[in-house]
This record gives sequence, C-alpha cells and structure tokens, in this order.
Amino acid sequence: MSSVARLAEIGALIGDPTRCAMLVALMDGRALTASELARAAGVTPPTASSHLAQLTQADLLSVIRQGRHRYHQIASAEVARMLEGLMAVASRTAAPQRVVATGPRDQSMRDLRTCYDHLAGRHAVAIADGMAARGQIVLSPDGGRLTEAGEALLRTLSIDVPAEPGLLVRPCLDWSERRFHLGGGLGAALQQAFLTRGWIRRSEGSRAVSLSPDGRRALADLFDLEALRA
Amino acid sequence: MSSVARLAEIGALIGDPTRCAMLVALMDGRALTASELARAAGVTPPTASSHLAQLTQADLLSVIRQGRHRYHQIASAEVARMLEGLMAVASRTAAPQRVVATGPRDQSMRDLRTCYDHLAGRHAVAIADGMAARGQIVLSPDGGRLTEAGEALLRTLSIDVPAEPGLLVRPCLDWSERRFHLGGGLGAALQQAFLTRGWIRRSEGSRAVSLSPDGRRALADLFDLEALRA
DNA sequence: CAGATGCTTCGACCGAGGTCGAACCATCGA
DNA sequence: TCGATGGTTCGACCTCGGTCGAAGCATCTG
Repeated sequence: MSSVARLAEIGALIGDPTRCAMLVALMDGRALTASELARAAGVTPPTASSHLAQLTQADLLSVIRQGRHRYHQIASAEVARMLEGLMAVASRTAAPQRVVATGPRDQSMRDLRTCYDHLAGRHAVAIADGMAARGQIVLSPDGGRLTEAGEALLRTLSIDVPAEPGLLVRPCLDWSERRFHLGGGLGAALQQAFLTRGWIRRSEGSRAVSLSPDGRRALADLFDLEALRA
Repeated sequence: MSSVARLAEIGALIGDPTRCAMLVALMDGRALTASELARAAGVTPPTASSHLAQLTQADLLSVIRQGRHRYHQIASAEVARMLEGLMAVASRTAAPQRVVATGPRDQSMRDLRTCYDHLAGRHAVAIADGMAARGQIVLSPDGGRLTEAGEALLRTLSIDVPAEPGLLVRPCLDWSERRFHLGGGLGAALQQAFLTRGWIRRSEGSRAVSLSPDGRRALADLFDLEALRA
C-alpha cells in the first residue's frame, strides 16, 4: 500500500463518529473492554466489535486478552500524538459547544483529567503556566525546554533528571481550556509522581482525576495554585 | 458541533484518497491551482472542485484568488503539523512500497524536498544528524533544543538567534528515510537562509529541491556532508 | 456438565457520498 | 465584443460501508 493510501486509510478510520468516540474515550491511556467502548460510543456490541477489529487491524489500537475480557488501548504514544494533533485542529475551529447539563463530573473533568499519559484540564494548565512564570520551563508551540530551576523542582519531587536536559517538554493543547499544558516525558513523569504520592486518583469509568486533600495542599504549595487553596 | 463530531469530520476529510493526494501535494507549503491538484490526484476538474470546496469549508485549506486562478494552500502550520503526525503513523506501519520506475525526479525527491516550511529528504536527515553529532542540537521524539554551539552556527548564517533559546527544534519524521529531520522554527529558518543565498531552488510542479553548485559546496562544508562532495 | 456472560460472525438493509459528463459562470486577451 | 481558459454547479449513477438482530463461539462460575 502506498503512503497516501495508508494515510487515507487512517483518516477513514478516524472519520467515523463511532470510532472517533472510542478513540477519544481511550485517550486517557487506559485499556477499556469492548462493552465499555460500545456504551461510550452509543452502539450495540456487534457494531463496536466490528469497529474495534478495524482499529486493531490498522495498528491504531492494541488488545490485551485477560480471561473473557479483551482490553483495548491506544497502540502507541505516536498514535496518541497523532490524535492530539487532530484534536488541536478540531478544537480550534469547532463551534463553541453548547453547555448542556453541566454536572459535577463535567466540572471535575474540566478541573483535572488524564490525557493519554499526562494531566490536562484547568489545574494542569495552571501548573504549566506556573512553571513557565517561574522560569522552570520555557514553552513554544513547537517544543519546550526545562531550565535549571525546573531541574531543581524535579529533584525535590525525586524525579530523575535525564542526562540530556530539556528534551521532555511537549506542549499539548487543552480541549477545555484551549491553552497549553505539559505533555512529553515531563508531563508523564509529573503524573506518575503525583499518582505514587497519592496526590491524585483516577476515577472509575471517566478520564476525570480527583485530588486528595494532601495533593491539593502539595500542588497548591509547589506550583502556587491559588485556585486550590479556596 | 461537538468536538468528537468535528474530529470525525476532519478524519472523514482526510479519509478519502483523492483529498489525501491533494493534501500531500500541498504539504510542500506552496499554493496550487485546482487544475494542478486535479492532475495530482488523478480526477476530473469537477471532482477536484468538490473536494477543494469541502477542504476549504472545513478550514483545512485556504484560497487565494488571483484573476481567474484560485490558489489553494494548507490553511495553517497547525494543520500541517496535524498532517505530519498522521504521516508519521502512516509511514511507520505502511508496507514497504514497491519501487516502480524510479526516475530522476524520484531520486531528487528522496535527496532533498520541501516539507511545508522546511526541508526533508536524505540530505535534510544528514543535516539533522550532523548538527546532533556535533552538539549543535539535541533531539528527542518530543522536542529538541538548540545548544550554544548551534546558536553559533546560526550566527554564521546570519540567522537571528531568538531571545528564548532552544525553542524552535521540532523533529519531523521523514517519509523516505524514516528518520528525523528538522522542522519547527529552526527548520524554517534554515530553508529560508538557504533559499536567499541561492543554495537551493524549488522545482516547478514538484516538491523536489535542487542544489546549486555553490549550495552543494556550502552545505558540504557547513554540515560535513560527505555525500555532497562526491 | 450446564448456564451465564463477553464478544464475534453472518446476513440483510439502507443511506451517505464519490464520480463524471454536460452545462454554466468568471476572467483574461485580443 | 468575442472566443478561450479556469473553475464551479447540477444531476444521475453506483459503490462502499455502517447498522442491527440472530446466531455462534469462548471463557468463567457453580
């Protein structure tokens, strides 16, 4: 298959609303079952099965079999990056969404949620802003850099500072905020550190992430987040 | 329209082989007419017109009217980045293409060509490798950084070194080489510098870029490209 | 072994959309 | 004003693929 044909194949896979809903649901980096994805996309199991087979066949998803369950997940960070690129264009030109029945879950999603392997949402944007304001990172649309001050911060969190500095900052356009948060190795390392410290906890069946009281205090102090002190 | 629906819309647009061929043809950053794009995609003018209207309507392309010509181009760097992300995934999993009738044009395309606003191909990969080997840049899949040595190189080329250093290196996976070359602000600045010096020249009706004798010598010296001395 | 549950395959239906020829509109040159 | 050329609109055709119910397969539990 030529590269153009393969490109069109991937586009066609993303071009169906049902498959799209599944991919978006999987963008939090977790593996979900066919039934969960069928519910998320609002179709019957046979339809979901057909779509998942196509996405897996095309190496956009990978499957882990565990007993009678089959867990589907985004196949690679490269695929996740591709989807982020698409979402950035989609969110920029999408008409402002009607806000319908904004429940507590929606609010917590907007506050903090996972984005494949890192954190997104209002607080994640604030963290990126705070680090940039204090000169711990330098951001641009094409990439970013970790500074000496940033390395110092990572050491206080016991995150290994890589030998090659400045290579792990990737800005990621935030759906809800339309501003940048931290992806790349830095974003992943921060999320990992917050999880192991029990500062954040993933919710069941949602990309939303909840803050523990400890986490709320710690993040407020570390990144000067006034919103978390309220 | 919801974000998911907009995402699916963009996917569907990319999902048609004809539109895909047009987008790929436009990825060199130049503006092409409807007729040229119809030829590139192998369809009749009415078909091309319909597709171009859709792509323009969705803000993936923009149109410049000049007399009875209408020049179509990629609407933004963001769209170009999105397409690069798709191509990275597409090229990684695409079956090795049958090499059919490799003409001189194909060879020069593989050597050096434009990739939206920067250079790609064998020599572009060699330039990125050379700069990395000599510590002028540091590369990773998520971003890169310009070093002191790299800034010195830019000064010898009379390229303005930005106030915030290290923000303009974006690795871009090369179709033909399957390795990284330089995108982002640095890639664009280098291409611009080479063009204004007359070292490279864009071909008519192709993404291929030709090297002048001067350019061949200059690039060979600047980046230690043995391939260019032969 | 038997029932329950998760998931897939099969077959039939149906709507969406890509394609082209013909005709039409817009702009340029003489 | 009158071709000539670039580009679009219209209408008819036809294929492709998404959808679901029914049935079948696989795996766990009792």
